[in-house]
Amino acid sequence: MRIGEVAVQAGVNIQTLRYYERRGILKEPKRRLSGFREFTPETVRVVRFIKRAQELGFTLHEIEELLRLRDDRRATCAEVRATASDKIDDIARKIQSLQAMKRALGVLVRSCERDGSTRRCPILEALDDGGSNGSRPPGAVQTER
Amino acid sequence: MRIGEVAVQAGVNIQTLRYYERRGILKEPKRRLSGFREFTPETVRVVRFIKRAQELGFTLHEIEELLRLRDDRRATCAEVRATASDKIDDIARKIQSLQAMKRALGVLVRSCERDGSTRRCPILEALDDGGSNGSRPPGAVQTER
DNA sequence: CTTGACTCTATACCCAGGTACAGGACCCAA
DNA sequence: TTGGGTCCTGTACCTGGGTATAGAGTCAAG
Repeated sequence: MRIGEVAVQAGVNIQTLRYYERRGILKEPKRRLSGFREFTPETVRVVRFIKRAQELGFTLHEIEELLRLRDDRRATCAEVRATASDKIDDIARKIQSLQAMKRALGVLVRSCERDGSTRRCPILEALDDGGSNGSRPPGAVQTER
Repeated sequence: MRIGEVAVQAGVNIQTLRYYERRGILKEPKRRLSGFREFTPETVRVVRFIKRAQELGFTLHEIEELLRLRDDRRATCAEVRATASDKIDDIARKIQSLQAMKRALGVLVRSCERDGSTRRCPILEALDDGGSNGSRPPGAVQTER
């Protein structure tokens, strides 16, 4: 497949594919003698994966790591397992937070159905450490000047 | 509370708080006669919520919408309910995708434990429309020039 | 009543993740 | 053999979400 077809099928634009290649998140495809890139359909799946993962709050860097897991079976298995396990924990935490958020919205909808107004806000309540880490990212704080 | 304390407790820096205010995602706080902002502890919760939601892939714009839900009980209840329901669906899809991803990584780890190598990659497989929308965002495709 | 920590506004800058030309080459059906 | 559609590299630009700096005012402990 040429780049245009990949772009259409994956729902991104051509420059994005070239950008991913430059960043190293897509590996360099074969080239025709003309210089045109020749992709396999696999690329479409990978790109869709990337887009999906981004919607879930993963950065391109993290996604690269995730994708690298599948090829690095040549590398140390223990390492792959460690990385994968970390990601699993990370994902589990995200799921927890989303579930808390979903419950909160559910409460909101239902309270609204019942009496048209509620005294307290379930949205914030559900997210007061609603299953997520609760730790502050280090270095994020900084006294002004 | 003054802005510095809010920043420390919420784990963000001062400029970020002022930035949120400018964007309208935090409502303008009371001011002392000196001009200093005077926040309530509520702000800390809100900011933590924002940070949490961002990690889950929500944009500031979407987060603003979520937060607006809690104050708009003065507005039409039906509208609030509709928006909330949409968000719930959205969140449910995210949870689905994350679960698929988590399963995939679990498979990877286990296959690695068993025999050190597997023939097929569970990562991509789990995400071939693994519970997420599968629809392409409109307007994302574009023929070059 | 000073001095060091804090805050104010305004403006400029930064990084991630793209997106858009420009200028030139390729492809292929008519 | 040509012309409309693709593709190439290179470089510049854009948006979202912050961060940093300058220059000036505020607060309170000593």
